[in-house]
Amino acid sequence: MTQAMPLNRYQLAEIGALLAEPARAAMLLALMDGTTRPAGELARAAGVGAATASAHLKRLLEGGLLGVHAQGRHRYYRLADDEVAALLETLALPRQRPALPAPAADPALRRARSCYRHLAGELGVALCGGLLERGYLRTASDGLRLQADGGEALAAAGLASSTVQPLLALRGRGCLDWTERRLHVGGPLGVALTAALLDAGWLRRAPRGRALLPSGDGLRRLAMLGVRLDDPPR
Amino acid sequence: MTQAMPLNRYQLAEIGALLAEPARAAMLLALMDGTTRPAGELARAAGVGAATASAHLKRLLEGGLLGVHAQGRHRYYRLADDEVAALLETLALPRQRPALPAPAADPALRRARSCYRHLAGELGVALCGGLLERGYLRTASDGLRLQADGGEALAAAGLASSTVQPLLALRGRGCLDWTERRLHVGGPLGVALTAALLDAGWLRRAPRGRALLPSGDGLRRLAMLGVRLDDPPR
DNA sequence: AGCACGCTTCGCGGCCGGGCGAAACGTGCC
DNA sequence: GGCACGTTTCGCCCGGCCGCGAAGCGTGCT
Repeated sequence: MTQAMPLNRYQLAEIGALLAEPARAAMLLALMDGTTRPAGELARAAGVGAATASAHLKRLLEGGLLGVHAQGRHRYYRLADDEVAALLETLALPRQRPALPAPAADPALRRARSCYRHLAGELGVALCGGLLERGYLRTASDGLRLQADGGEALAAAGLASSTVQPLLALRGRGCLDWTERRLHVGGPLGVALTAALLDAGWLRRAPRGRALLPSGDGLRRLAMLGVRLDDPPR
Repeated sequence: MTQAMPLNRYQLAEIGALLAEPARAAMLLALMDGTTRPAGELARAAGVGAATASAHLKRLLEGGLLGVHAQGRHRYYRLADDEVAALLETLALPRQRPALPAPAADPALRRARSCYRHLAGELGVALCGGLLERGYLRTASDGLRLQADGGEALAAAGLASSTVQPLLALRGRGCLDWTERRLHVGGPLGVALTAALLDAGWLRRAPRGRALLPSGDGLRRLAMLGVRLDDPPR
């Protein structure tokens, strides 16, 4: 049904509900080492009666988290598959996750990249911060708006006024950058702004991947706007 | 409290409970793109009233899944950190997970390890497969049984007959190996068999962890039993 | 100041679901 | 067959919490 699509709210809630009961959580944790255990043992592990345990196991079974294997008068339960095991592992060991598949192992990616069609990374954060600091960009009730003097500054820095003009009508919204943990500009404004920078040659796309490479000229012009990177580009 | 320790049942259930409500799940999903959204917008996204949404947001906040940022009369909510984002990503995209953070990053662990006191890993799978292929091990109605000629073969390969004899009376059961996705021998038979291999020096325990290290001699003797690893030990 | 608006807090009704004991079902053992 | 045992099903009670409307609080606009 849903092969690679993100789960909807009900499916996500369904998973959560299965984990939400300490008794069920205890059962799953007891099975996390890959063992296969009879219902009674899981009942003891969970600290509940046999009847209660049976109901929980039924739910976990129907929820697809467990598998069963009847043998004699025992019913041996196990985690359904390694996908479930992996899921629990990520949930149960939340602290020792390194940083997830290296969000910014690549320095170029860390510096600047596209995030859903707008600029992210250190440069994205610096752009947002610089524009806000000078008042070129302001948070309105309906989102981020580029101010008139901001438009003039962009034009003065060398962007064609035909490019700058439409930006004034667009709204942006703050988009949190995972590697930077600081806001950068997203939303329609962010998209258009990035497109403008690319168009002007201040940035160009890396041949592969999402990295965006600032040109020396682009950096100088951005500096005119108050955009400064915390550490110099290497 | 629990820095790198696995979560206990209550902590796991707590996380689950936070996800268990469709309204909360919808809010989290709405924030999964890294955006920052005011409470009202999240209420609309979740399809609940402002009061209900506020209660949910409070719970998510206290649960550590969200962060807030007051601005004017709006309160902008966002995912608490990239750890939460990674967590939701694993939960919400369960099908396209590559292979999980390498359940057997350690080659030794991948090759052979103990799984609830019996042998698992490639070697465990190969042992089970080899014995089954030669008919030394058969699936009876009550589980896996070592056949008489299997016992002889073990003895011929160098196990003391006093060690082999008790094995004939024990039953094993198939135990799914996460890294291999193939059956290996568990149950009392699996436990005793592994103990025998350790006792004979064909295997030894790694100083730390659950890895089991086969000796060269042990591998040769296992090969006599039809046990072969798919790729040679490095 | 006054109003509008976003959000939170409070109080209430309703329902889902966990817990248990008792009973039923099925299997292994003597 | 009869008993013991593991497990499931049934019926019941009760606590937690989801949902809402109404009221309270704080901020922005004019």
